Amino acid sequence: MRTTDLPQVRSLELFRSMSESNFDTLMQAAYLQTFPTQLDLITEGDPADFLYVVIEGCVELCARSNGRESTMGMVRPVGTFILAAVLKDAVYLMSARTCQKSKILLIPSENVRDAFERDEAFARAIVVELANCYRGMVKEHKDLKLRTAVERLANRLLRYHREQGSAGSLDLPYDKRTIASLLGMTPENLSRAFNTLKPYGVDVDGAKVHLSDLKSLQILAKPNPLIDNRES
Amino acid sequence: MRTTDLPQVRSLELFRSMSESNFDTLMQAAYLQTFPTQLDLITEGDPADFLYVVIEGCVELCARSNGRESTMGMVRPVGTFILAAVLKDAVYLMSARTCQKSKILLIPSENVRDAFERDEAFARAIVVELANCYRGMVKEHKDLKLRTAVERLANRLLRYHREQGSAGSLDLPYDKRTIASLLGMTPENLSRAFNTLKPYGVDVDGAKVHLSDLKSLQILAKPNPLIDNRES
DNA sequence: CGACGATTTGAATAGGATCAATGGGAGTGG
DNA sequence: CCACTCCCATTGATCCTATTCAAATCGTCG
Repeated sequence: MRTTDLPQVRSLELFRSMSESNFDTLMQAAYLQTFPTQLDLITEGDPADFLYVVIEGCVELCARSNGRESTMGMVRPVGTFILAAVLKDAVYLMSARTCQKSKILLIPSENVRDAFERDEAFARAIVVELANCYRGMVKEHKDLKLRTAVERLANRLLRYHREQGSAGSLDLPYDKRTIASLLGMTPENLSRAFNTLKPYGVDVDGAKVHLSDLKSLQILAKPNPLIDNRES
Repeated sequence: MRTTDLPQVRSLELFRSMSESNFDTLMQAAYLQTFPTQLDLITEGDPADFLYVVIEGCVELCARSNGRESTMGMVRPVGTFILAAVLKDAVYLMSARTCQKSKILLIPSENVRDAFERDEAFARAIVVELANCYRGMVKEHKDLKLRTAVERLANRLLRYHREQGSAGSLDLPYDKRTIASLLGMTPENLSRAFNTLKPYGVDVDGAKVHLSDLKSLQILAKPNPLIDNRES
């Protein structure tokens, strides 16, 4: 790994409180690589050889069964994926592919587990990250089980709006096809859901969405911090 | 806590490798209580005061939003719940209530976090437990996103059948109403799903289910170890 | 300009939910 | 022991949501 990248990695929440020597050992074993877009990084069912940390770009997590496929989540900087599989030394439950040119840190599983045992601060950071992943997944599951498609879309729009500064409009961060899959619906249905939201002040132009009647959209969406807030 | 219960707790995977003194400290702060059936233990949104460990009985995890409610999971001995909330010192994302008379260990959150920092073996056990919870939730989510209601039921029956010794029949472990909610459908729809499975050798009599044509049921269900196997 | 992929729209269908009514134990009290 | 009640489960009918298939449209890129 190039030494110029080290400070960037070191500053990540996950590694910040590690001891210097443990960090060095871990990084000696790690690779920092840039991948082109649409590249398959891992496949569900494969043994967890590496922990992945997204430094730049974006990665899509997806899952397949029967003939179907669904987007399980998106990972943006700075996020990890498949931490649980690495810690358990198990197989991946999800596949991952880049959806942009992405700079990604690969740390061999064994070294992650070593560092976990050796470095208490790292262990704590790992647990916080894992707990966040778990809670994120619980929220996704609640979203899907407790809401209709239109409600899921409305709440997702409100979330993107908030994350982008509540300026009355927002950019869809991914393809509509991807957003549809993320929200558990077909692209056709997403398109119709946008139409359903038009009377609530939702105007779509490509990836730009304008929200002209936040109040009525919120009444429809009934946002719930225990589902929609990423941080808590 | 009664000292007669201590060995039972000590033998749990989570506490087995803890140091004696750390275990004693933790247990000094803990309560072991027996609750009647249908008692609300925690409510989503409340701060995580305790880590819960189910020693005997059964606990249902559920979530609410808008007017809707859904069963998120069942916890049987020996399982924990809301570990992530405790470690993060955050609010619960799910509510919990007993669905049988249940013996439950309550450990104050603060003491869990203390023990986590002090005892390396405990930290490792916590991480394994948390990783298991995460992977279980991923599997639930895949199940819901990638399968129809009938497929979910078929696979769940195959799983119960396997867990109960593959003897050609199985007992439904919960009310049909609960199973329906767990599988993300209405009780009416569950009843119809059972009818749909009749041609595949599924015969239901109350809580007893007889599987007379495993082969064709498996062809329909297309079980996937990355969704259906609890252990891996 | 032309081709390709993504998105949208329309029509038909399927899957699941809701509402209403009925049947069937388990438990209670006479 | 039996009638009664209550709750769960089932069934039927209908409605609504979402998927599928097909076709049209839009944009982008070469």
